[in-house]
Amino acid sequence: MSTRIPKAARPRRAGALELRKQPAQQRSRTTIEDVLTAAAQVFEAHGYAAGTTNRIAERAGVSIGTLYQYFPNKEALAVALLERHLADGMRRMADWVARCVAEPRGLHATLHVFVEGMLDLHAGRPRLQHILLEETPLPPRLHDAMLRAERDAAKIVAGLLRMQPDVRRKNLEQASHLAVQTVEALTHRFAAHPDQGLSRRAFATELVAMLEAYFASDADCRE
Amino acid sequence: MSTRIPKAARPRRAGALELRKQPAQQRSRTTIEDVLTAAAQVFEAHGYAAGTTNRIAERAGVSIGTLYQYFPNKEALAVALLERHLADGMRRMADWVARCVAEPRGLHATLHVFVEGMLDLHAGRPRLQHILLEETPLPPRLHDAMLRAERDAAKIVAGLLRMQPDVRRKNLEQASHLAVQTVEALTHRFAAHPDQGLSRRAFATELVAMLEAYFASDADCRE
Amino acid sequence: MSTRIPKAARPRRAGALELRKQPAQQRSRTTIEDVLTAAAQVFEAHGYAAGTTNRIAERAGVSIGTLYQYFPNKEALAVALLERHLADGMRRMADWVARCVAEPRGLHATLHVFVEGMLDLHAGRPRLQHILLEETPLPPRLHDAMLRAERDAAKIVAGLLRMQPDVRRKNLEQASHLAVQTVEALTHRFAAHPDQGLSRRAFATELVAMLEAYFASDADCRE
Amino acid sequence: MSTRIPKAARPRRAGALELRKQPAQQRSRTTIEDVLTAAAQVFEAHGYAAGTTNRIAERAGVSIGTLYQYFPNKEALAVALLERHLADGMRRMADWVARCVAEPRGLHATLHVFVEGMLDLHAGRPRLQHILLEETPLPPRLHDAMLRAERDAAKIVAGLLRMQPDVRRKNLEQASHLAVQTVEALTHRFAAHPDQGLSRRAFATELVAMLEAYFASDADCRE
DNA sequence: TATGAATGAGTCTTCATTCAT
DNA sequence: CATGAATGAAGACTCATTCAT
Repeated sequence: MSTRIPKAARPRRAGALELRKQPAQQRSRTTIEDVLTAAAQVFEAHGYAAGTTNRIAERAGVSIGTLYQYFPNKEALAVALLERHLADGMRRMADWVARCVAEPRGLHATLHVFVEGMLDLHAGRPRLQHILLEETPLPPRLHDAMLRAERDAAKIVAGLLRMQPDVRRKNLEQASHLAVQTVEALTHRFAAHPDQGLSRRAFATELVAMLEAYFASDADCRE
Repeated sequence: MSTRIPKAARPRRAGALELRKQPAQQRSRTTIEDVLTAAAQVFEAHGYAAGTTNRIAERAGVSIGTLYQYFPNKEALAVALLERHLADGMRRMADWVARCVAEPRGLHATLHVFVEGMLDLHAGRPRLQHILLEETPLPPRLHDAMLRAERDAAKIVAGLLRMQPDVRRKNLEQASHLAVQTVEALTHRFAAHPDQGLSRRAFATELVAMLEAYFASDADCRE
Repeated sequence: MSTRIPKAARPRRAGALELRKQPAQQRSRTTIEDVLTAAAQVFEAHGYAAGTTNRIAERAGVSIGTLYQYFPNKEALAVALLERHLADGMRRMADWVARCVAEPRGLHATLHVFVEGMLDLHAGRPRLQHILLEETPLPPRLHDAMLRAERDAAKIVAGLLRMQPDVRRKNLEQASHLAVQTVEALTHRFAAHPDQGLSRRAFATELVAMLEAYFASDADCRE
Repeated sequence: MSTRIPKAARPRRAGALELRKQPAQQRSRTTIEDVLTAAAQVFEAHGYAAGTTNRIAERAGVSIGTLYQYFPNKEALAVALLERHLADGMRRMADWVARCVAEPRGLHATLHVFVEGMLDLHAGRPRLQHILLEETPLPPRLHDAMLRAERDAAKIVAGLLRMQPDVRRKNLEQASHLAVQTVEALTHRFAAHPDQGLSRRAFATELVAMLEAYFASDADCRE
């Protein structure tokens, strides 16, 4: 167990977090895909620490040596998996933007589509996301990338909402950031513990209501 | 001679998750406290997995044997730490209720006090809370206790808000549950990554605004 | 990160008492053999409890990891060793039967050959056998196997003796069982403490005499 | 676990195997008795290795410190227990001799009484005897004492049998030694595994028959 | 390139024994 | 004398990673 802490002492091979090579061979592509799929399954089933690389290799139907041919260490597997998730999220974001621009709608509908998209994004493998995000010691690079993605998303949301007439909130960028984080966080929670006696539909409705009320109200914070 | 009774067969020592004994001696109390403090520091610094019991004992200035005299296993340390956090949260909740009842205020102020309380609660050791909550394999008992606490909190919030005249939202209990989760989640996030260019003050203000708008708006969800 | 799956919960790895794999590679066969030889030596020298797996690995000239590649736990080493002994005993038994059938002899000679075979069987590593049999917590499977082997042996002995004309004892099966146990027990004792001022030859002679007298006398137990 | 091998390195206090003192106080006598009783129970229930001194002290209702006041180490407990067993056996032997001399009987009855006595001796706590004898690393002194006792017993048996008219065996001393060992060994086995579908009565009868036949036959070993 | 046997540092945990009170 | 908290050496076992074939 114990995740073999990266041991700063042990000389870290350069570029430890990158794929070792990108051999364009088909076999390789397939292999990488197989390994990643296996890693997802194994991490989801056992958690990050208990998800041993040997088990992953076995499940992928390759030898442990082959696994290490493409991934320099265990962490790299998690990173690759998370990067895909990130990319997926950004694609969805782009879709959302496109849809919003193509067929403009009111604030409510706009938020609704956004929330549903996020729910879909996390619906897939909530436990895996959780494990990757919380149990895994991620390199700062990844962490930063996630924060940046969130910030970018906030900016996009702000831009889109700015065009809505019933948005009265000031400092839209800040508000959007809070909104994005809220959706992220609640969406994760919901995906992880859906047992709370709250249907997905009801959850989405309620969340949209909160965001809508937030953006529609003005910000003269009497404090 | 060991005979090493096969792990699986050996009956899980009774009360594995409790302190072993509660010897009322002074030295003991101090020792337990020292160990717990050390555990908090070590977990915070290295994470749960890498926070080895030996390191904890060393940091606490006691032998590993002493540590195991009071805690039957590593998990028990995390559980003890988390139980304290839980108790602390409930105490704060009670304080908040008392304050709200003693000197009633408007919706805005009420929410503000609540959010500030939560922020304080998590301000202490955000990373530790995170590690305990996410990286640690908690026994179901603890997990359930946390969910129950959240549900209870939601009920209390609902009860308190029901008395506010400007609350127009229907299904207050459900809404409160969402609100509690939102505050929990965002508050954790903020405590964990305060680097977002958002002062604590601003963050609290914004969050209060969102909740206020949510509760003050009515729920006829045009969907 | 370890997450250290709580021992008790972790499913006893399948086939805990079997070799992990039987990779047919040459190196492996040698390695297994080396480990087993080392285990025999170490157990014999230190006893089961004090015979640590690390010591065994060291003596075998392999790393502790390699040892555990082939044997899931310490017990498995003892079991493997004992199974060999059992198999050896059964082979000898078969040889004895073959010899008895091939060139029939009188009662005395028959018993003599039997006793000598048993003495040979235990002559090898008496202390090891003793340790394996008495100090080691064997799985029920093995224990049962040994009892069954003893019972089988008794049956075979009974069958063989039934053909001897000078055998007058009734209830031959019961008597054979007692005889087998006697030989087993005394043979162990003699092998373990040969210092009793009794040569092996004398011991065998005496034991044969006892058994011969027993079988040759009739059983009308005046009690 | 692991019996903390006596560690030759650790400076062994002189007289490690004796009681520390023999304070004639009543309290002490009772305490010693309690501890020994507890030790017997704990060893019987858990085996020697798993029978921890702390558990013994707890069961005896004294502190671990007190236990060590009277017994210098764990081994001393086993030794004390075994010495009692030995003394008990010698007492029985003496009784047997007395009975044999007081009211002389034939060979069969004499042997019968002997065997029954041995069975009684081991009937008490067969598992405990087994544990003490086999699982416990005994000091040579004890081991020698046991061998000596056996040799003495053999001599006594020889002396007694010499007076029986139907004893025709030569070298009575040697034969007696074998007989004593046989009874010892089989009696142990029977006490340990009485499940063999052989009543105690039948077992005793059979064993007596074997011994009787042995002693009654003459020894001109045609080999 | 693929393989998989081998590695060994590192983990949790136990328990005989001591010694200050 | 009794106590029991403290000690810490030692053991079984895991798993990320390497490297010879």
